[in-house]
Amino acid sequence: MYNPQLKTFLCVAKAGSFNKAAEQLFITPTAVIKQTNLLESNLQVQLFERTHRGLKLTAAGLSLARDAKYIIQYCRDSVTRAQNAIQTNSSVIRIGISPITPAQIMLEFWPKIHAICPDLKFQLVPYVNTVENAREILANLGQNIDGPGFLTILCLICANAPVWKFSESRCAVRFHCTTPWPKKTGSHKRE
Amino acid sequence: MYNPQLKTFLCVAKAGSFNKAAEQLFITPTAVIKQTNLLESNLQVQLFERTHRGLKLTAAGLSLARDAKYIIQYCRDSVTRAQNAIQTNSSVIRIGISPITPAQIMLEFWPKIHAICPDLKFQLVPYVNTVENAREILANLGQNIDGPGFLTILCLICANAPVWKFSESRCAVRFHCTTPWPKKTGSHKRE
DNA sequence: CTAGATTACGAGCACCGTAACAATA
DNA sequence: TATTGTTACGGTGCTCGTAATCTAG
Repeated sequence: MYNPQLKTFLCVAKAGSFNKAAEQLFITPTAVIKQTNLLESNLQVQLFERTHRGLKLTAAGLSLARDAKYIIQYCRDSVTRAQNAIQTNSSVIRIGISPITPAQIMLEFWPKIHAICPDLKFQLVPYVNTVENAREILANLGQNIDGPGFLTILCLICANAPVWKFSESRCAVRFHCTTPWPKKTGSHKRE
Repeated sequence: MYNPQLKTFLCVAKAGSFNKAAEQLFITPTAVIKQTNLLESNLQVQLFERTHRGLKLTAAGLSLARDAKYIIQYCRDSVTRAQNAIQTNSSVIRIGISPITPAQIMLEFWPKIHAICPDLKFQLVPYVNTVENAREILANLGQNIDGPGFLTILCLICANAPVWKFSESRCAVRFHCTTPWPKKTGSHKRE
């Protein structure tokens, strides 16, 4: 998905040396240097200050390093989202997981949920979930994931309902059911 | 920066045909098909439903198309940010521009600003500025840009001060000066 | 002398294009 | 028949690795 030069660049930036980065990447220092030089010439920007005793990121390199991390993670998650998109419209709840919304508590509640609805299946979709892009995630809810981990769980337990779409409207949070409930246990307002 | 297969994929998705996309990309249909097949096999996902009368995006393809647009734009902006990062710490105000915060109003106020401070220079840094990632932009303010277009202008006009860093703190917005004022016109609290 | 960066040269492979074929309206 | 998708084959160009060179501590 993403340019492999980016990963090499990040590794070099972290290692502070072409040789050390090459060792970690299981390629030769020659390849690392060439990739870095090519990236710099393509971008027309100097990313490192070279010395015979290692490297130092320039301001441009620092800027790109920040962006590269985000890009790589976003690309990886995009692949997972695409792979999981196939199973839409089935009795599958797609739960967004991230360091902030871990899947750990899933395990605790899983037996209870399974007892209520044995046919129900879950999909864990990794997500870049930070405070900054939380609103973006909520805005796109229902497209790639049905809800961040803990919210989905809470919704399942409290409302005894399957899948809900969260949509932010001013200060309030409204709930909309988006997928059919395998076992109908009550009546819910749907859209 | 990004995998060229992504751009090809987007073009195919938009054109709805390998042949039409090939025409627009100035390459042969063979190359387009091979790139698409390679992307699908790498991602292990079927992106198109092939017919002899054109193509149709699958759910996975639709998901990837959304993400690919964002990735490509983000990659392009990352390059510009890296190129502009060199000029940090000078008397340059980096103004983030986007469809939401256009540079148009710049032109109106420029004569007044120039009269106050002729040495001051501006840099227009493109940004993916949507409602969803607005908080991310504000959180990273001062790293790549000093402020979204109109906010920077307002700050310049109203406070008669050069560059300010906006930081969101709960409901209030605080201001911090980040770069030196070429002509000192008053005393400001600095950090 | 050691550690790291850099360059020259050769080999392997990925990608593209040409050509031919298949299938549908 | 025209349009589109698909496959086989051959060539070009990119990228990697080996080896040698350069430089500072």
